[in-house]
Amino acid sequence: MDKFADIEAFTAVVEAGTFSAAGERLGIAKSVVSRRISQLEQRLDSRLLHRTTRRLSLTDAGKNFYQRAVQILADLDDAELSVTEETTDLRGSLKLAAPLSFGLTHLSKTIFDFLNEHPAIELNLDLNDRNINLIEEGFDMAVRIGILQDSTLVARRLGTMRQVTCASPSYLEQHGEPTHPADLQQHVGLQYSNISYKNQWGYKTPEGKMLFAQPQIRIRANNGEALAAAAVAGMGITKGPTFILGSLLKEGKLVTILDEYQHPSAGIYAVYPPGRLIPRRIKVFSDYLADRFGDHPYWDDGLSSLSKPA
Amino acid sequence: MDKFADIEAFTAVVEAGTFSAAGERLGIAKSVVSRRISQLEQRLDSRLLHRTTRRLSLTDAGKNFYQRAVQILADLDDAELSVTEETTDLRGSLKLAAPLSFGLTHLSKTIFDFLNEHPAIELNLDLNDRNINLIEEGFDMAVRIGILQDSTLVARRLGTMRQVTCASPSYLEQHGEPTHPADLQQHVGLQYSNISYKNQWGYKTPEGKMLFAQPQIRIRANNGEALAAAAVAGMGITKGPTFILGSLLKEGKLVTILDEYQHPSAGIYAVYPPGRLIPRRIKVFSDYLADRFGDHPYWDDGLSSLSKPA
DNA sequence: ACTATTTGTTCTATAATTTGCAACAATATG
DNA sequence: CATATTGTTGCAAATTATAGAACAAATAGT
Repeated sequence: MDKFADIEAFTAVVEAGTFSAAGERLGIAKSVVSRRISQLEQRLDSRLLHRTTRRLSLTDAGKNFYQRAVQILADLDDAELSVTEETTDLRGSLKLAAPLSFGLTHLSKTIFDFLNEHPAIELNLDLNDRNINLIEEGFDMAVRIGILQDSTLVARRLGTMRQVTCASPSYLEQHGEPTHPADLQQHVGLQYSNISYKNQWGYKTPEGKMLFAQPQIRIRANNGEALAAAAVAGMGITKGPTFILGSLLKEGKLVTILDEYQHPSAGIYAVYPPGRLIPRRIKVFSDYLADRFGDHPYWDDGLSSLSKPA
Repeated sequence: MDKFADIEAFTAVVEAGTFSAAGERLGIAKSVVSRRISQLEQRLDSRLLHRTTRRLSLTDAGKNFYQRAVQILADLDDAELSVTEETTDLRGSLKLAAPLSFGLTHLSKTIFDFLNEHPAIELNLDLNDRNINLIEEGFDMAVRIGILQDSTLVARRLGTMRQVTCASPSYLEQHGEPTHPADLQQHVGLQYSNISYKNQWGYKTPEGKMLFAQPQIRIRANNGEALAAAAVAGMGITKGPTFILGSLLKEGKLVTILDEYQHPSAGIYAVYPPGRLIPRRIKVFSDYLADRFGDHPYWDDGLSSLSKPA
């Protein structure tokens, strides 16, 4: 039983005029409003509201209590605000690890915007594709993309990374366009080497069946931009994230294939060291990233051929 | 999540100096204290307490919040107190129904004491042995003695009514003393006529077996005092409540028999109309009765031969 | 005057949250 | 160096809160 919740219900009823309206205002059921008022009256051993003729009116005790209650709730808001305002001017260091490709492009742009809005933040950005130990290496936070391993790290989802399969128009003119994932076996694949599973490209049929294609891998790289450049150069077919390939698609340098097959998507996550309160500047920053990215990130805008996530 | 509980935990920690001491002070586990503090810090997005080197100290934010929190909690106490104090001077009417015998003796004495302590209460006392309809007849409360029927009435137990079987010394000298309930068949019984079950006097053996005696009823009355007077006059044996017979036993005018057999006891109850908040003056009054009566009421004091309740 | 709608209350099944104990690492004390 | 106490956290159990439904009562609309 929360005294403040009861009081808040009471003042909301007085201000709204009815239990029903107070419930809507507070986002709770009117039965909960009724119960909280009754609890308050029981604890005070006094009737605060007359509920006669389908109208409410305050008793004398209710008038007395209402005036005091309003002040108490205002004081509580002030107390909370005064504490959180103490830290609105974010300051301090932000030691962040992120994947290279994502970090160099979308993340860094977003970080720079953030730093412009918070001049007292000092950034220490480590772009690498390793699964670093946050605690041992003293990071405040890392951005991870993919399917998270079970770990003690605290994770917060920032957005969705979608994938496409694509090649340059010239490659497709020269080698033909695969229309089924099995066709990829006869094509050159450009493989991202930092992915732990073997070079099988997973797809889901419109009927929901999982398929695995095995293109002939001629180029492996641990850098998505490098693979994208290879694809633009007509070196083969690549399957990769829209946050790298999206702009090239929009520019017509690459075109998507196998659009009717679902490409499994993955999450973009912030991960934090466990067991401790997340500092406000870290929390504000990850909120900022989540707002900027989300499940429909801006780099996916305009990609009408985007396959649905698995 | 209970804001009030969190803030209360925080101020307790500051005042007690440790989480453990605060837990003891609040009557909760230290793990609950720890969790509530963490919740508060999470909601305020700010560390309030340093927990370093096994000592606590307030952060600047914590100092700020503590001062405000203490004031808020004090204001809340004042607000609640000001409402309950408005009704400490009890006033208004008290319409009460009660059984005749109990009402004329113990209850009325207690009521008079109560009225002396609360001069603004006006009593409307209806002593009768009917099972009246509280709602229809506009009673605030009734006192009922016995085994309550299932009903919509709200009941509150005030105490225990114990029974004894007794007769005058002169009766026993003249007719002999029954030593087993079956012996009552050869004796004159004085029967209370307001009891719904037939004139069978129930007893429980020390082994827990239930027995029913059927004395020869020569006098029936719906008034316990009348039956007591008849017993004192040597007219027969009576089985009745100690709140009537206790004083006569202590004065030696009556003596108990069949003490080793358990006499079923019953409750003394306050009953209220259902479905509404019990007015404070009614609640204070029934508290007063419960304090005065209880499971070992004063009229049972000094009755060493009192049989144990069934 | 009758019907429909909305009110506040209360019961109940379900969901959510809280709680306390135990285990643990860390630190202070004897 | 051993012991005691601290605050934290996981987890099973207990407790509480919640929302929806049903109801009686009152108001508004026809």
